[in-house]
Amino acid sequence: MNKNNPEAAPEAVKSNFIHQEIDKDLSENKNGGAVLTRFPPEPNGYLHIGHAKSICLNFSLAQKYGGGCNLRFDDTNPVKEDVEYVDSIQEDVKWLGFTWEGEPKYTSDYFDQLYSWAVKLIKNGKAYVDDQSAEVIASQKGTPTTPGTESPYRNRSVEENLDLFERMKAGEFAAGEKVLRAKIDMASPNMHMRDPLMYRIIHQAHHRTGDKWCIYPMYDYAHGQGDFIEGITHSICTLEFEVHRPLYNWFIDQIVEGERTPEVRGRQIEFARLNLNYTVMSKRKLLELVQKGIVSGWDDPRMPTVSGLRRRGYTPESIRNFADKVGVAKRDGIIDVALLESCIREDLNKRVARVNAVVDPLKMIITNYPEDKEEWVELINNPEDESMGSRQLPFSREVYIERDDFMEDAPKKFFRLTVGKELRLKGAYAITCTGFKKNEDGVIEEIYATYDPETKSGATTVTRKIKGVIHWVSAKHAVDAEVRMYDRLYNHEAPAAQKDADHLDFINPDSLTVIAAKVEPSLKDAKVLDKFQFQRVGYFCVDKDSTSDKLIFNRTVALKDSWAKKK
RNA sequence: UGUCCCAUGGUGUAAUUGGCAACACGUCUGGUUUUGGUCCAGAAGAGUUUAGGUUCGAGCCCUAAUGGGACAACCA
Repeated sequence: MNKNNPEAAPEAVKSNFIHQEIDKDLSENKNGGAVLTRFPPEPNGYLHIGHAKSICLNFSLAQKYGGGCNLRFDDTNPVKEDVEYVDSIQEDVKWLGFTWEGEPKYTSDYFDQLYSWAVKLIKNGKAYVDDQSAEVIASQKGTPTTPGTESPYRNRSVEENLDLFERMKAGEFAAGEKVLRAKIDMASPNMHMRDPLMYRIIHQAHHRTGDKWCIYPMYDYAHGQGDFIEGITHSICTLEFEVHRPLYNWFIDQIVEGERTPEVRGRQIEFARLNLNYTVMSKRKLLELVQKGIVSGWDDPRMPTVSGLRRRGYTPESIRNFADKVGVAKRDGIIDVALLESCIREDLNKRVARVNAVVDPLKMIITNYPEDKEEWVELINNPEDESMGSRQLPFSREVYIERDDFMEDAPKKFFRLTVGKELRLKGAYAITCTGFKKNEDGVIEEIYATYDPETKSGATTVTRKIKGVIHWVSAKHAVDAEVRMYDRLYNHEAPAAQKDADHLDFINPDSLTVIAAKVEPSLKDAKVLDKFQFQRVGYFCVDKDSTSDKLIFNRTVALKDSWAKKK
């Protein structure tokens, strides 16, 4: 039994091109047949559904090949990083159901090793200290179509470079005064090979190494080496790093130069990142939503973050299933959020209890039901799962029904209530609508009905077919609840991909609607994150803002509604 | 006037590695149902961007074109 993904184990994980690459490596007996992957977030933000895809990929690769997956924080830039993020990332990965190998790793753990390898490069004439400003260095880079020019400091002596680099480390220089660069090829058609920076000076405390360092390695000089140190065999990353691959290999070539052949030498493989329509996925834009107060925080239920989805009511299983269904390829496309929604519906359908909750209450008075009578009726908790049993619900003369379950002028295909029509209050009696009352504004205030005592659910002797069934909640016993109805955050399919517009131009003003609902009394003791199907309405879960005095539910996703389409 | 990557129904991914293009989501029928949900049965929808080539045979291999994307942070 693999420790990852313990329960659900879709052994038939869809095959993808990475499997084929790994199969090939294995058939050539590379790395002694080992497979070790890693998930390497920078702790500078919260994880989102795109990271979840990568997490599922890396861990499922480890599972498939009997290997492992490390969690490594790529913490090479103290100005952007924070422990708040390392904590949330660990929480999210665990919540998704995965267990990384050993302790979490940190690139900062390798700073000493990285430094000594840098010294090796200098000694081998493969790195030099450059005194030029960022602007000058940038201008010398050339463009993708024109070669760059060499820095005047490129041919400093090894001794001078060694001395300068040590003094950089000792803190003798201000930020920006000096950098360490790899000496490769300023005319390379690949911009990343034009003497890339290895180290820059940053006088800022690091969340783990404190003030020990004032020089920090760049991504390109740190990532592959981190992989090398950990023995990562397959370094899976997204497409934009494709052009970094030659550099990834070059640096490892330099550090193994003159050493004995390493047992494990990993390789970078790139896949297309996840894109979802009607949402943005970049940390920068997500941060913008948070900072501008467009959402309530990183875990706002409208956010595509793992914490947002969790709060919204998504389950780890549904997200893993989603990650499996979107597949892995090198073509970048846009996934329809409908797929994500179908995954959570599929999961919740079979596991959560049905309850009666009226989201837009309209009072109905059953005029022939005795004023002070109440009785209990029984309802099945989940028709998909008999073992979930049933529960008792109070019934009385006045009940709330859904406002849109009544129509004054109903079309022929309307299966719900209109004057003169009979239907069933689910689990209780058949009722017939006898009339309604409007206020001065023409808004229906309450409706009237009579019930047929012979039609009580379970005990009925009546055999006539009653087409419509609606949910309800006894007015006297109803519990008030705030319900937060969520819609897509953006009203444009690709909010981040518009030339002349900012993603904020496409914010859906109606992405959150707060309503006052009437829910059945059994819900009074619901705990945060408890999940339900509000019968005929959708899937809901208790929000973290909920208290015993004030119940708050989030709508995770609506039920499919083929009636809404017909209208 | 560069280098690299990509191209299969509406969307996403497959195709036993050169052998009748499949699955999921979505859409549409019909049935079941005390949820217009679920479930069940079925349907429509691509001949694989284009042009050449290799081959008995090409979605798959080769060449080119076209279209899309990545690359010029002291970010990752």
